[in-house]
Amino acid sequence: MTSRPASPAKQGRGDLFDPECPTRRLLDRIGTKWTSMAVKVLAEAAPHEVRFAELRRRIPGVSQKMLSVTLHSLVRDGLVTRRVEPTVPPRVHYRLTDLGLSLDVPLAALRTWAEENMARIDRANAISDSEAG
Amino acid sequence: MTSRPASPAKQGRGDLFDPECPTRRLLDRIGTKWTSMAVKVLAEAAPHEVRFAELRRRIPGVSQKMLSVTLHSLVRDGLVTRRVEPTVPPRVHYRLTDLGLSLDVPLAALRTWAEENMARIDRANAISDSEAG
DNA sequence: CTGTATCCAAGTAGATACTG
DNA sequence: CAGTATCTACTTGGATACAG
Repeated sequence: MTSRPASPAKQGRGDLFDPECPTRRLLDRIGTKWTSMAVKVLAEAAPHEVRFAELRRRIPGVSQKMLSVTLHSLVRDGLVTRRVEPTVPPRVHYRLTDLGLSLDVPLAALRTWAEENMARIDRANAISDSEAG
Repeated sequence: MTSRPASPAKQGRGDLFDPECPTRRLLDRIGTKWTSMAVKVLAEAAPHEVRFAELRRRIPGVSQKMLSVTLHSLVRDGLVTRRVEPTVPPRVHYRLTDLGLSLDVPLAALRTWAEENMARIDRANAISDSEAG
């Protein structure tokens, strides 16, 4: 998702028949490391804008580069707006678009499921690991 | 997600404070290339089982190796059951667990959103690309 | 039929240094 | 402050060959 060179349809081989299912393509976007966090933070702040530095603070562990790359991808996808205050130094504000907000609905459902059930997945893994020794 | 060696908490650096948000960890799983397709096919078949070869047919483009890896990850996570018929050659049947079925609910919402809105994301990308030249 | 093992190409993200 | 460039390590996944 982060790289421009990669065209919408991958170069695999049997690409002729594959319309690249929309879900897969969506997951290629929100599945990248920091995207879901960024959307979550922006959704919680909506309808207010959030500055780059503030986003960085609210997403523990994200690097300057990856936050920048992540946000610009979201902007390109029309999920986020970017507004630059032409001051020195500049201040850049981000906000979810209506499309971005609508995406946050199913994403929030996924977050809820994750919070309620990841512990079960962890337990299942622990059991498998102990069984396989 | 597919590799065992990687421990739950990455080796980044600031891993001490980070409880690895459940959503991120869930997306690490369902975000891999074939997982969402496999869950979808299994959910559509539920409560019936689906054989390995049948799954392979219904997931265009998946390789033997990746389908195997994907399914075994889902089994380890407790989202799918695996039943082997001890015949020669063996037949292996897969089915979503209750946990897997419950995951398919928010996932189906995401699929619906993707089907309804990916075209807008594509348009936004087209506009950005033409603007940036 | 259903895997597993190996090897390899491509993608993803981190550290670091530098710019307007 | 916000962002870009480079360089590198790690991860993902595909091709192929082989096994129970």
